[in-house]
Amino acid sequence: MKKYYITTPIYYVNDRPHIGHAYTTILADTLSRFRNLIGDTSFFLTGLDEHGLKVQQAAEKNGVTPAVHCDTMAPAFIELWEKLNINYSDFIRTTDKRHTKIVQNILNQVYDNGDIYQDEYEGWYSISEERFITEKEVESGLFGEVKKIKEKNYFFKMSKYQSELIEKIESNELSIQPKSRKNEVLGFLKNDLSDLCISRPKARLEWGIEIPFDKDYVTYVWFDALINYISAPKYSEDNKIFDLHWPADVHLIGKDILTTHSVYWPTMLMSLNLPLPKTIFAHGWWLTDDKKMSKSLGNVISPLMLIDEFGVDPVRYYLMSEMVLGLDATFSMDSFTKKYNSDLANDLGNLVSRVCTLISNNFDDKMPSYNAKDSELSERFNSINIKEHLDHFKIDGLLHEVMSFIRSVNGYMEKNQPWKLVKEDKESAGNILYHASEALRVSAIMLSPVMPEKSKEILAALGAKDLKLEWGILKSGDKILKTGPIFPRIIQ
RNA sequence: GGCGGAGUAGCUCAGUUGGUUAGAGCAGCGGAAUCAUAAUCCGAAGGUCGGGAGUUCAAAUCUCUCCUCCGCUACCA
Repeated sequence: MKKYYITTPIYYVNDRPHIGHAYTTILADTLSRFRNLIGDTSFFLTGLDEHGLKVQQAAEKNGVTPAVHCDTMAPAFIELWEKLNINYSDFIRTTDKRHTKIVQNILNQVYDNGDIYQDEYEGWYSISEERFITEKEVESGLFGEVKKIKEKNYFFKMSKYQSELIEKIESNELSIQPKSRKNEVLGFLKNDLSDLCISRPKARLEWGIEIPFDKDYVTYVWFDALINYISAPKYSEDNKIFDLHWPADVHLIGKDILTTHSVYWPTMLMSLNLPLPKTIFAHGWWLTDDKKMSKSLGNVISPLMLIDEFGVDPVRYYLMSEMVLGLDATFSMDSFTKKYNSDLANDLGNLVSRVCTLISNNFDDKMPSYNAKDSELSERFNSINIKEHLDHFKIDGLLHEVMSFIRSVNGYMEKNQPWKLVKEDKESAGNILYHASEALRVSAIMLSPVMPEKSKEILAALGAKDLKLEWGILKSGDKILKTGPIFPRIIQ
């Protein structure tokens, strides 16, 4: 069995969860379930990033301590993941003791390696923003009271690893996808890399992990957060578990945090002398088509709002099949409805109904037997290469192929007309219905990573108990379970 | 300004190393069927592949140039 370690970013709790968080997490969940489906053992990590200035500020605004703020935000994420049927293997919070301890271990280790040094930084500091700003920002005059501050801080020797990093990215030892993102990072790395300031004086920021060798400082939030990918599998605490998981097969990220993941994180790992993640995949954004939406509904709708009305699975299906690779996609009620009706209601749902009804009416609710194990459908099914699509992160392509297979089953029905054939040659009609049912069974299984619950309903309707992705598994004579429409049409 | 990506049918997108009449889904049009969620199936139509120039027997695919959109990055006397 092959291990597959997949992560989402840990989400920053200064804001409530939104479609961006949900999309990444559904994508990770889908990939994870697909990996399990093809025989890998997936370990899927997600969690929360809870330190740093913005969390401290958000807490102050609400009049609570940062710890309380985090504890009230965490359930919002966890509940959404439950609602979205996210099957994560571990959920880490950067305030977990298991995490903070390891971050401190690592700081000590990097410090002992000589990759951390103290230096004095002098720059313009905005009182209202509570951060250093650039010369240009000072000139803009938009940052209120500014003063020049001289501050001692700890720096990580990121620059030391620049050329090694470039080499690893170019050789795809660290694969950054899609390719445009790889180019972007390499472009960024053409300029000299500076060292990374990884501390904040407690005098201006308390909410963080204390630097173990200087109690006047806390750890910069990104340095802290990125470590979650190895603290969850117990780096420096349990070698056996750690070696089983690391390196990660893929870090799934949004395109906004490309640099932190493709530059900061790999150099940190190099300093620890650890292998780099195999792949960093940056996906695009969901844009909303405001014009259309404000016209028809008077407000902007998020795909998340559709869940209560249409169920989680159709929304998951829509999100997974409509976004291409690493590109942005536009969400609209109209495109959702079209996708739902044509793919799920008309092609798939209706096919389940027609097959089940024919079996019910002509074969006494029992799965007919076949007189030939193979058919054009089995051949077509065998040509679908799930792993190939997964390896290239082409979930949309895979779903299109499965849908195309399902459409071909409708064609198969039309060509063979079992509803007529049954009157002359019941055995042959049974054979046709068996193959159509088997096609639906494997289709439901192939769709199960995207639509776990709806797939179960389809399998139940067919009376399928065995979930093997092979042809000819349905047992003749087993009872089918005819139900109402699994995907009722959306009437506009 | 530099680097990178995108511009293909009304819409969303495929088009591998240049090679037969440029593909799919959806929408639209015409027909068939009536087992099924007024679902399905078949057929035709629809594109000067952003504009222009070039290389080649042959270019959506390579080169140059221009236009539009997006991303990253830098910045100015």
